[in-house]
Amino acid sequence: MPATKTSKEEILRKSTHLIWEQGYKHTSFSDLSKACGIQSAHFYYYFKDKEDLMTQVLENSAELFRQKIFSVAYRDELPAEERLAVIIKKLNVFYTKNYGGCMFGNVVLETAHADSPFLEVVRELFKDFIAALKHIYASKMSEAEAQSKAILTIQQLEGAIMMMRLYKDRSFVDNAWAKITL
Amino acid sequence: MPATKTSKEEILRKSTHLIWEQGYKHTSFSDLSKACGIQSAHFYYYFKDKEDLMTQVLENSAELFRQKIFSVAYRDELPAEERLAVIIKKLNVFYTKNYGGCMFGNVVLETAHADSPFLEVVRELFKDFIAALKHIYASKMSEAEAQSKAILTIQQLEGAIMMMRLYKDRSFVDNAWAKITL
DNA sequence: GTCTATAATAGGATAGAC
DNA sequence: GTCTATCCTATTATAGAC
Repeated sequence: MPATKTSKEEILRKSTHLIWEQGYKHTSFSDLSKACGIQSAHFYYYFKDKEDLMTQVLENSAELFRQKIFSVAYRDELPAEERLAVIIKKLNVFYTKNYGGCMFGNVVLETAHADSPFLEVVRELFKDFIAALKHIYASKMSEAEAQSKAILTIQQLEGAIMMMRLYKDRSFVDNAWAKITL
Repeated sequence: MPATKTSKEEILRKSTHLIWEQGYKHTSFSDLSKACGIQSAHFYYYFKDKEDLMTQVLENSAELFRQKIFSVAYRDELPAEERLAVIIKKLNVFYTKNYGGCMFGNVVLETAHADSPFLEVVRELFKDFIAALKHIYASKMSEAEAQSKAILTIQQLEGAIMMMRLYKDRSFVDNAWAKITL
């Protein structure tokens, strides 16, 4: 049994959930402490400051995306169409749930004007996202075309998420995916 | 000659510029007062509160987009290709200048989780943006196809702007436009 | 490892002199 | 119409008891 009432993993999990919903700046320690059931001050036991917490939230989510979603792209025993379909389905769970959108995209638009310490983590995440889609597309077209198509796919998805959030309507994301064919 | 040292128009213009760069929440009255050359308290002479200022910034920019950019779509004496090219060129001035991106998209991702009073203004803006592109596309395809293509174009653009901001590289936007053909 | 208390600051907003 | 002074609140962060 654990020696602690609340584990760091539990705090990170619940914080991640809230930040996906509300964004970084808008989520205060007051919000987080309610969601996690601990005192605001207790965050400083596990994390240096809010920036440190957010960095770990981002790295955690990025690792989850790599292991649970992007990895599907490399299961070469499955047909490319099926791999793409599985990835779309899994992404939609994160992106269209309660209209919170994409935390990675959100943090870019929230902090890109400053020298945000988060951008490097997000760049790595999108690099791996692009590589995964490229690997699938490359079975049907040249490497260069696959690379270009992968980037356009992600841009279309991120734009559709923005429209979904603006109009509170998931069909923007559905229609965007419908246009992405192999 | 004006009776005032600083006009409301001047304050709105400079505030708009800073908010395009930094976003709504991240721009404080302290920032704005420096940029406008007036005391923080003086904003309350012209505006009820920060939300009121932001609403006028958004409405101002939206009106500018309508008059200077979207209107080009309806100059039916020009070929469709040329109208589209002019619109792209004008949009790029706003979107790729100093990597600040699209204020309208930014404010959606910044505030969509709450019941933001700004979303309605942005919805109207994007409605007119879609209508303008649809009008151009409709000269080459059905109304339904033109509507769908207009939405996809805007989503691609907004996604490309996000990538541009993430990697500080305008080629994402250039490449996105290159794929948008009539 | 968790709590209370509290510091320190920043940001939004108001009052009132001139 | 512009300024100084000030208030209020939210938020990040620290100190220290238990």
